[in-house]
This record gives sequence, C-alpha cells and structure tokens, in this order.
Amino acid sequence: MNDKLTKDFYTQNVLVVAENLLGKIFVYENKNSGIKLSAKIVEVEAYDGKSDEAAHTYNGKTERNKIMFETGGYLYVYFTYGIHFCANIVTGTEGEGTAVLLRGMEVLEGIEIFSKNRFGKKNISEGEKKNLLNGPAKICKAFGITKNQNGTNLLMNEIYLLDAPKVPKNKIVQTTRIGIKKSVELPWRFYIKDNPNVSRI
DNA sequence: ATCAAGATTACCT
DNA sequence: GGTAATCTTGATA
Repeated sequence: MNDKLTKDFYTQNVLVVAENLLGKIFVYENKNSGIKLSAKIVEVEAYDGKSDEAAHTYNGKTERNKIMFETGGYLYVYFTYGIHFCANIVTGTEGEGTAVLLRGMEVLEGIEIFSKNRFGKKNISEGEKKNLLNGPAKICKAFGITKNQNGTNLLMNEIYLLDAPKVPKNKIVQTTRIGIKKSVELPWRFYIKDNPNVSRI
C-alpha cells in the first residue's frame, strides 16, 4: 500500500483528479539535505483552461503557464502578489491546460522543518500546528517550494504523491473556489469535511 | 517601455 | 472587517 501515484492517475479529467487527490500524500524529498517532508491533502481546486476563465491557461500558452499544457504528472508553481508561490498538480492530456491547486494539507512528517520555514522556529504550539499548511501559499512556504520546483516531474523521486484510501463521498464537500474574480460560479473546490487544515469553510 | 492585475497572507482596528 | 506588502507576468489601457 501507499504506492506512488502513476501517470494513469494524473492524466484523468481534472475534476476527477481533484476529488481523488483528497486524502493522498504529498512528499518532498530533498536529496541534498536528506530531509523528507510529507503531508495529507485535504483541500484542492480544479482549473480548466478550456472552459474556465479563472484558469491561467484560458487565454492560451505563455511562458508562465506552459507547464500546465503538458501531460498530467508535473508540478506547476507560479508566483503571485509579489510575495507568494502556489503549487498545482498538472492533469489531463497534453495541450489541455488543466491543473489542481493544492490549498490545504495536514502535517505527517517534518513538522519541525515546516515550523521553521513558516514561523522561523522549530517548536510551535498546538494552535499554530493547524495553521502550517492551511492555504496555497502557506504550503509552498512550509515545503520550501519556489519557482525552482516548477515543472518537476511527479513520477520521479524528488516530489511525488502516494496513494491512500479514497475519501468517502459523504466526507467530501464541493463548493465554489476562493480568491478568483471570473468563473466564480463553478463548484470546483473540494475539501474534506470538518478537517481543521482546510483554509476556509 | 510602461502598466495593471493577481488562484494570498498577516497584521491592524 | 479592512488593507498593506511586494514584484512577476502578460498585454499594451
């Protein structure tokens, strides 16, 4: 169990991947430092350049979004608001321009590194713990993900996802997405019900 | 060359 | 609840 997710998983439709990413385990192994970080995905949003005006790929390929047009199984990292990075899982087939934004996770391994990256200290209170990974930019800060990780192949051994049991339908909440101005009506946000690491209810 | 917007967060009252 | 922070990107208002 807990096999690495394969190409077949990522090349599915973006909404299928988004919902099924809930509960899966995101792993970042730094070969240089030997540090391994992992967390369980609890909140995501789907973006589809074909029909979704909020997607970065809606208006075609650019230097920034070109990795989103690759076949599923890559990491798409973008910089925004002059401060933050956000990470996405590229999905679907080549040319589609679809991806899933990682919005919330629950710490599994590496809490001291996450704490150091987020708050500058290794030891944090119980209250701060659920504030480590409950937002897209917080996740990148905690994992140390920057534009250097843009385009990482998730089928390799640096950044990858591990399979985990499917979250039952009755534990999944589907709502509209957060922080966008266009296509606001699309219910393409998914999160695990009652999980404290979800960015917002 | 210039400009406005941005898939956010932290800190303020 | 309100907003400053901060700068890359993509379009050219």
